[in-house]
Amino acid sequence: MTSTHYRIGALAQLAGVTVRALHHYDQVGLLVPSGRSARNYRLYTRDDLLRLQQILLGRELGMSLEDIRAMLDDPGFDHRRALLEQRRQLEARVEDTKRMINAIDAALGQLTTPGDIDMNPENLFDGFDPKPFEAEAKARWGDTTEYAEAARRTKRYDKAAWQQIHAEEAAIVSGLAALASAGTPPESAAARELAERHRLHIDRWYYPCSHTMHTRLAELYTADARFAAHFDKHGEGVATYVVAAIQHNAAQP
Amino acid sequence: MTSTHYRIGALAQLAGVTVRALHHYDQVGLLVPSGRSARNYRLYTRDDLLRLQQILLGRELGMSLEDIRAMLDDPGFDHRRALLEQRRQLEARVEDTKRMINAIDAALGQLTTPGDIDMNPENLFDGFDPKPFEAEAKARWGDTTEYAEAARRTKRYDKAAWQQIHAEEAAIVSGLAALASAGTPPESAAARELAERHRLHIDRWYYPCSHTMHTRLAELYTADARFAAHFDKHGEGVATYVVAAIQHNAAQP
DNA sequence: CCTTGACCCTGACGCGACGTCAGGCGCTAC
DNA sequence: GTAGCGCCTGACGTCGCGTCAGGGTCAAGG
Repeated sequence: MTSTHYRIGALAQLAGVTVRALHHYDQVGLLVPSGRSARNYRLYTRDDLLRLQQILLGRELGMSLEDIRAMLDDPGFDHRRALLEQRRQLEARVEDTKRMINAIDAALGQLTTPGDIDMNPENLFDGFDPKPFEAEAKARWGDTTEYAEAARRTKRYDKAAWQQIHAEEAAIVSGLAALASAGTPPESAAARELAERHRLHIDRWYYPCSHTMHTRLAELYTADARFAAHFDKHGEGVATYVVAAIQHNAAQP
Repeated sequence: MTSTHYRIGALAQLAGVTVRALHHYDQVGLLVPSGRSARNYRLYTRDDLLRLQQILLGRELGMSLEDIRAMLDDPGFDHRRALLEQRRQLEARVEDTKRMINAIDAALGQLTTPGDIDMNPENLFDGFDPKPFEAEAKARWGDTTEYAEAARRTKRYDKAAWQQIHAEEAAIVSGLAALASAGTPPESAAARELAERHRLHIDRWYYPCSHTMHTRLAELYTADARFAAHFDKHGEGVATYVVAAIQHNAAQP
């Protein structure tokens, strides 16, 4: 039970961050390693790894390091309020994005009929401007609700859909398992293709999943025995194979 | 007489950027105003407006100012095509953001479990005056807007529905509590079955909840003392038992 | 035995895209 | 006459690191 400590290089490689970033997190008190070796090397425990993963997820979601630190260190932290705040920001982002699309349409109109007298230059920047209290506030609220409802409907799957989702995932993983048992290397095109399908699967059914996010997920797999068990149902060593394939796929766009 | 020239403050307000940002764009040669007034004020034309819109769009889509400059100054630059491409990307972003909202709602829905009466005004006992609760809720949620969002999210269920939901959840948890006090290990088939019922409960009443999502929620439970309190109402150590059962259930279908 | 290289340490400066003063100018309003 | 607005030009601060520089320990190789 001695080797539960990671040195900084190992942790960096494991988590896909640079050593410098870990230095930085130490420096600002965001991730202070649990111990130091006789040679004054930083020693990270498994708990440190978990905290690092939370930090990286926070970063992935666009939080500042200070916010992440506040979140992780505050014992009375209210998850609901934090989540609700994030949700509010995301809804605002949807609205802003839609208005930006309208702004693009305005610009396109301007391009086709350059001398358009009725052209209101404000239209060009709608959505960029974080406009505060507008008379349209209520209209926007109604709009928001409508879209949220629409999103809900499309997102609530029935049992049949879930069956299909699970079957789809199983098909991808068993494909990878077949490659593994055939001795095909995880960096092969075939394995990477399946890893990509896995990513798109998550992206479609769960949440937007970039390559970066996908490797984060793969890191979680390696850190958590439960995932290993899940994948190894398809054969021994399939979990590590899947993770490797994901990483190679992410590295090679 | 239409003033074809904008001074820097007017343009900044129009576009929702700071004067300093426009200074910066001028300084790096990204957006050099077409003219200067007698007082040496920067004067921006309509063409400058369109270029600024392109800059803001590029920045919104994650490009560096240098990349934007290269794009706009490329002699083969097709404004119309660029706009259409940006439009496509923004539409994709709307979809991504909506899915993120759904993911957050899934977590929120789970966090909104019974015991939090003040979160669900509809759930108050008959004859209970909701006003003092409203005050408390607003105090807890801070902003009225946030409160409205929370209310809207849970609004689709009436009192009877909430009663049933809460009763269902209580039954599952008390079943797990019974197993815990009987010394049945959380990896037992019985515990896993109840964990699975818990997952389906969330899936039915809140949001689609995969095994993966379920374990994420379990991780949230461990991080929030409030949940420990909620589950431990059914007995000491029930919270950790529930989390363990969920994890074992997720690992073993 | 000495060198090389892998890995680690602590500063310290660099960068991108601005934010935030500071100090100054020309004009208008009271 | 002076207060204030809008503008100007520097110039330094911020965040999340990247990128050296200078130095230490240790194992392997010549």
